[in-house]
Amino acid sequence: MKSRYLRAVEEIAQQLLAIARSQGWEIAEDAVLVQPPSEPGHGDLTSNLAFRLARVARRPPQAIAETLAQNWPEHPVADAPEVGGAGFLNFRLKTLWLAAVVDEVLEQGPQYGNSEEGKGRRALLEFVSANPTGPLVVANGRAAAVGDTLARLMEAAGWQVEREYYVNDAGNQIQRLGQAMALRLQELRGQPVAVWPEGVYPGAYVRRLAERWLAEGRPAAAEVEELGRWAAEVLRAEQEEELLRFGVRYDRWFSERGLRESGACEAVLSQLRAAGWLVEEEGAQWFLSTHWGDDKNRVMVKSDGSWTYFVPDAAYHADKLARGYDLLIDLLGPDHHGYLGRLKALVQALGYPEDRLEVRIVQLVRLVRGGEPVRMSKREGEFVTLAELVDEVGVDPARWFFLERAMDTPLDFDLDLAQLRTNENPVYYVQYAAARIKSLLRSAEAPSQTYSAAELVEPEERALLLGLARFPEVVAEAARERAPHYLPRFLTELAGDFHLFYRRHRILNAPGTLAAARLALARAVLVVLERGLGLMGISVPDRM
RNA sequence: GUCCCCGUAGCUCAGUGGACAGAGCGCGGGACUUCUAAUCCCGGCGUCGCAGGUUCGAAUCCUGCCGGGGACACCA
Repeated sequence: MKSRYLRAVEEIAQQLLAIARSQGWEIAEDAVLVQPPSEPGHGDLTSNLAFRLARVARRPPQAIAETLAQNWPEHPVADAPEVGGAGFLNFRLKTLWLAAVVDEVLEQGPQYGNSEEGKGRRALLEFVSANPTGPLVVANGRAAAVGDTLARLMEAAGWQVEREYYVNDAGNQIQRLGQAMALRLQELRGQPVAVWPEGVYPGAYVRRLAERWLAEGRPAAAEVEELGRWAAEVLRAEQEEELLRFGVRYDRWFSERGLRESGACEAVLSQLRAAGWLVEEEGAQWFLSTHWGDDKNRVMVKSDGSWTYFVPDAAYHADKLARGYDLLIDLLGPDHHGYLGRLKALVQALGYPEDRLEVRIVQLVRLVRGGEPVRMSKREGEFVTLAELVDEVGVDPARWFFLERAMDTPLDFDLDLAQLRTNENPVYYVQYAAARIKSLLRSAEAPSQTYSAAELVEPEERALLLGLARFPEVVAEAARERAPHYLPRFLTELAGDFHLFYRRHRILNAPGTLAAARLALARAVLVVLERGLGLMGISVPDRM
C-alpha cells in the first residue's frame, strides 16, 4: 500500500495538472514536482509547477501560480495553496486528512513503514567479509552496521534480502596465520623468536590461540597448514559471535576453501577462456577487463602457474550470479576501490548485465578521543577491535554513530561523545523520547476508545502527524538510495518534535476527548520510533 | 601520473536544480508545586575551496584549478 504521504503528493500533482490542462497548458506529467518545502513556514508540501509552465504559458511564474491557486477546488487532501516566493505553491494538508495517519500507524503497528517498492525481488548483500586472521576491527563494525541496516531497510521496502559473509579461509593469508601459530608455539616452548618475519601476523591474539591449541591437548609441533586452518576457523567463529553481539546475523557463511575444492576456480577460468576474455601473454593469463572499461587488464594465472587472488573472487562472483538473484550488492572497504573495475568487467564477461552487481565502498573510520585521532597501526598489530569499541561505548551508540554518516564518506567516531549520557548524545535523545512515551502509557488509565484525531490542530501536533506520514517514504528512499543515514536524521527530528510537544501540552489530563487523541498520537509516535530504531538495530529502553 | 571520496557556521555534518543555505554541538541567557529536565525556549554564528560556463533559477550540473584523504601488484 502506498504511504499516505505519497498519496498526498500524487493527488496534489494530479489536481494541479488538471487545472493546468483546463487552462490549456500542457506539460509532461513527470515534470510536476511536489515535494516537502526546503524550510518550515512554506507549508507542508510545495510545488514548482508554475516555473515549469512559464515557457508553455508564456506568462511569468507568479501569474501562473495565482491562476492555479484560484482554480483549486474543494479537495480532501489540501486547501487552496498560497503563492510564495516568485511562484511557489505552498500547500497545507487538511487536518482531518492528515490526522487519519494516527489510525493508520496504530493499525499497522510494527509493519508501518513497509512498502512494496522492491516488488519481492531477491537481493544478495555481502558485507564485512574480513579475513579470518584476526579479530574484527572498528572499520568492520561500520560495514556490519551499514550492511545490516541496509538489509533491513530493503526488506522493509519489499525486497527479499540474504546476508552473506565471504570467508577467505584459504590461500596465502591462512598460510601466514599458520606460520604465526607455529612461531607462537615455538615461543611457548621457551624458544623466543628473534626476528618476526615480514607479513606474518604479529598480533598478540595468536599467542592466545596457540595457548588454546596446547590446552586442548594438541601437539606442539604441527603442520603450518593445519595450524592455519584451525586458527582461521576459531577466529571466524569468534567473528560470528562478535557480530551476533552487535546484532548482525548472516544467512550464509560462504567458504573460499569450499569454493576452491569444488573446482569453481577452474570452471570460471575455462569459461572466460572459452569466451575469449582470458588470453595468454608473457607467460601469464590475462583477463581482458579493459574491454569493459577497467583501467588495465588483470592477471589471473601468474607465469609460475599459480592463481592471483582474483581467481577465487571471480569464481565466488560467478557462483553468486548463477544463483539467480535480481541484484548483488558488495560492500567493500576503501582499500578495495581498485577492485571495482575488474568486478564490473567480470559480471559482463560472464554474460550478465552490468547493473546486476552493485559495489559500494564503505569508507574509513577514524576514532577520536579528546579531540585527537587514536593511533592505529595494523602493521604493528595495534588496532582497536570492534569488541573493544562495543565494550567501551555499547552497541546502541556504536551502531548509531556508524549509521549517522553516508557510507561513502569517511567517519570520525567521537569516543567521548558516544559515551555521554546527556542531550549531546543523539542516541539517548531519541531513546529518551521513546522512554517518555512508554512512561506515559504506564501512567495512562485504560485508554478511552473514542477520540477524534481531528482535534489535533496545534502546530506541535501537526508536526508530529506530518512526521508520521512521511516515515514510509523515508524508509523507501533510504532503501532505494542505499542511504541508511536518512534514519538517524529522521528519528532525531521526530524525537525533537515529540519533546517539544510534550513540554508544551498536557496529554493525560487534557480536556475531554483531547486526552485520548493526544495519547493515540503519542502511541503512534512510539510505534514509529520503535520501528526506526529497530531498523538501525538499536534498542528501545522502557525507562531511562 | 590515473581513478575515487571530501572541501558548507568555531566544531561535526545535512542539503546534489528551486524560496533569504539548514541541524546538532559549542557559546550566552531563560523555563520544572503538574504525565521522565537524558527535556524545552530565546539569541549571534556563512567569500557553500577558487575561477569560468549551462539555466528563469547553481552549494547542487559542466570545465579548469587549489587543498585534504584514499586507491592504483604476476600481494591478499
